[in-house]
Amino acid sequence: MLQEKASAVTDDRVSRVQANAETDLFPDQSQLGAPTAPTAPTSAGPDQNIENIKVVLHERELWKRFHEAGTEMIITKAGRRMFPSYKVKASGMNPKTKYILLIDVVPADDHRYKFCDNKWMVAGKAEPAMPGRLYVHPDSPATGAHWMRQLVSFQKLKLTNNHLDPFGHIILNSMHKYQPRLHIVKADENNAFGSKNTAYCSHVFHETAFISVTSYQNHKITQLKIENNPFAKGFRGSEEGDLRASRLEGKDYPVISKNMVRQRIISSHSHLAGKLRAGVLTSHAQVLSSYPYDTGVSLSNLESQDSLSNHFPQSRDPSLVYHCFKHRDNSRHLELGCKQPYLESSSVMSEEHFFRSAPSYESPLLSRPYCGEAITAREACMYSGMETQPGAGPGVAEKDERTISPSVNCSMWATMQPYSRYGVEAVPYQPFTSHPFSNAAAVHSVLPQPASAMLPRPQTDLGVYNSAVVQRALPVIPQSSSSSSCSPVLTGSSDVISHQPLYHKKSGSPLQPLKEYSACSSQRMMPIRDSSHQYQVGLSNAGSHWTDS
DNA sequence: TCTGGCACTTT
DNA sequence: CAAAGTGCCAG
Repeated sequence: MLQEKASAVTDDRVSRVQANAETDLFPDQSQLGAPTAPTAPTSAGPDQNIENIKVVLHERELWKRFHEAGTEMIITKAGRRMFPSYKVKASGMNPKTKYILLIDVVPADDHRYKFCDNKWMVAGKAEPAMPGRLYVHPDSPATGAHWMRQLVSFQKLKLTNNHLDPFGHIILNSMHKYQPRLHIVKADENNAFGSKNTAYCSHVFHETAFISVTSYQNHKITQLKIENNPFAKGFRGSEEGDLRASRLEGKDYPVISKNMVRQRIISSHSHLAGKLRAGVLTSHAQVLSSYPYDTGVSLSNLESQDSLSNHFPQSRDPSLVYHCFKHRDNSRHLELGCKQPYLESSSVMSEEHFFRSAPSYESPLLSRPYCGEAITAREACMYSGMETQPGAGPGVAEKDERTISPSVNCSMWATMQPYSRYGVEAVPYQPFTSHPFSNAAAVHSVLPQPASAMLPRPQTDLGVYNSAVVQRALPVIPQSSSSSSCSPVLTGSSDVISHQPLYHKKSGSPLQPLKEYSACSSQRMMPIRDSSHQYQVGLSNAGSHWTDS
């Protein structure tokens, strides 16, 4: 509430999407400019196009502070909110058109991390991605006027490490790096979610990337959380004298807060230990690269880069691919919310398509998810769906790449493979064999039913769904700080679908997906909720793999 | 590493 | 007042 400074913000990064469509497929470029706005205001036309929607990250400065220190987000079995909260200011929407806003959190790369020597270091390959779930903003679907009227907050979104989470929270693996992505799906009558032409655009703010943890590793992050999160006020020392701490200890005199002390101790200790162990020390130099830099496009990146570098070693590759899809499916209508679950699944599945362009970008999301209920209820919903893959790549490579990206703007995800650059495509993407249906099923699940019935859903109601739906590709994240992509709708989809490649592949799990899906579907009938099961599977994705090494 | 309970705070 | 979000800490 208070915060907002939005106005000011604006300039920063706005991500805009560009094109849509079909045409685009490719061109990443077009998008490039995006992040910053300056560039292109392309068209003027009516802006109704989804590609003209601009989104500004709220409290970007705070996010940057965290990012520079190496953002960590706690994940718990019960689900933990993110802090800073993901809030955005949107503009450029058609006031009368209905849109669905949702967030998904995709692997930023395919590494597992460890915090050593007071730094984040790669500690192996990432575990298979979990089923991707989507968090649909509780107000969805709503008109452009509604979304633009005030800040759009995703503060109720929760992250969990419980792969069988029944509440619809976004499931993540601990000690892995992730990138939240915002997707805006046009949900008009003419373009209901389920329709083939569903158009959507995706926005990625790199400063919102984080490493999931079960307990904070970097005390700088702990302090930033305590200092800025109202709920952690109890741990704030009163500046000069930390009254609070003293109070806790039953002392009357001020003392430094416990956590501070503890952290200091730990950190110094770790440092030493680390050095000894490593022998090395490197300063930051180690890494560096990390994030990609984008071309100049985003500026933000720049910043990020550094920060990342320090804290997050790798990043993904630039190669990025983007995809655009379209999806169709979905079940829900907007209006209803889901009422129907129907799914057309089949259809649904099919719909997704996406393309990737080479250079380009992928698109994200997708589709499907929905929860009607949620909508209705207005709660948030989570869906699973996709999976994403890890993409990323190789951290290393990146460095160079920095340049990359221009494309960026578009959404990103996608794949990243580590190697991407190089042959990336090949690998990463494999077509999915699975078929769409699976998705469909998923979709179904999503539907309403789920309801709650089964699950307990504490919080919200949401439905969760997994769907594999989304298939998206992996995430890759582009470099720029913010990037946006649009999908146009596509047509033809079917084919596309197949492509989906995604991630799956390789690794071990390729198959699963399919199975899983089926499972999902079945489930759907039932109580959905459990999505949990589904989830896992579904995703397959795994992606990872890359060879990386 | 991860978990559950705790004290504290905001809502 | 109750519910819920936080980091801390012992296990």
